[in-house]
Amino acid sequence: MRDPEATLRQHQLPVTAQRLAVLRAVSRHPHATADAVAESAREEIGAISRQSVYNVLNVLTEKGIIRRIQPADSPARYEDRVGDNHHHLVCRSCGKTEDVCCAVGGAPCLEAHDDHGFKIDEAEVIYWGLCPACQRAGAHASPARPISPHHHHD
Amino acid sequence: MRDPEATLRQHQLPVTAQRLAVLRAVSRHPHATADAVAESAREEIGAISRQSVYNVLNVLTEKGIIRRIQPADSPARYEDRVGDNHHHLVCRSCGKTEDVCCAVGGAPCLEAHDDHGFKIDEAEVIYWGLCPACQRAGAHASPARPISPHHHHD
DNA sequence: ATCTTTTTTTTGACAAAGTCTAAAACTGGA
DNA sequence: TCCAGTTTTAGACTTTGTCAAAAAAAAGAT
Repeated sequence: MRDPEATLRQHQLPVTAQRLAVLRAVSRHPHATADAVAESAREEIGAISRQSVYNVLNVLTEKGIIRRIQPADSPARYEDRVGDNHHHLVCRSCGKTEDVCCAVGGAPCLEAHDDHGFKIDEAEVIYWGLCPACQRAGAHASPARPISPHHHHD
Repeated sequence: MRDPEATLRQHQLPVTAQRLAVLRAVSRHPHATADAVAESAREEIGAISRQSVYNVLNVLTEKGIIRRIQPADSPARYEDRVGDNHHHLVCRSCGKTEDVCCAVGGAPCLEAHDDHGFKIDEAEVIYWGLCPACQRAGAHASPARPISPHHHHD
């Protein structure tokens, strides 16, 4: 995030200490949860209410200043990398989240095979697996989402 | 679902009225929430506790007899179509969910551009949009997940 | 500056979706 | 029948988030 203050103004949002702190927290901690954002914002400005964190996260998301991602079995996470349509790689064991570029070569997945008449505006892709640390620690894929390893040539 | 009773036995699960009712409810109502499953199961056997519905849904999911999907801003949904790796199309306005085949031509999205060292076991794809009915009703895409319409040629 | 109006922030209650725990009810054998 | 192990149930609890009203802060008009 270049200039949080300018960004807020560009979107007609009065610059407040709370908004700045939340925006900077998201910037500093990509994929942080609302809770983690609150903690980080508190370190910066001393105090901020839980509701304000949600208020600010919601308004920033609505304005497209930040993006909300909601992987299964995790509270919502926020990132300030917006505008490109990247996807995510999530560790089943510890929740570690990485950005991944949109699939190579023209994003063929993004056109549904049969759209059932829906007007599609987004294709969300989440890759599930184990991060390097959890692999070393011998973690298992959570029983909540077992099997269905993907066969790339069916 | 061919034979719910046999399916349970094949997975070493004692056949109980509750398990049968839940399994049949999922079968009859693809993409139903736990709540909807409970309702449907109650119609069949008169009564079943909330906890039992969760118990059964969890054990069936662990055994791979049913599959759990957890779209953003929706409680978990369940389906008995397992084994193929199909994806989902979800209406932002009413939550209506449709199955879509894995993307055409070799599923290229399923290999992340950069796997960051993760051991990936699943690529989950959700297409977001408006179902035909909500389009006619003039529904708008939920403000919770604005923009980022996907550009197929960037 | 002062007063008024609107927007933000805070507080505390509430809601939805699930999990945890312990007790009760059921199994299926010896 | 009696016992040991599961299942089911009831109810409290947790997490993540929203709602609503009061308090505080900011913006505008005089």
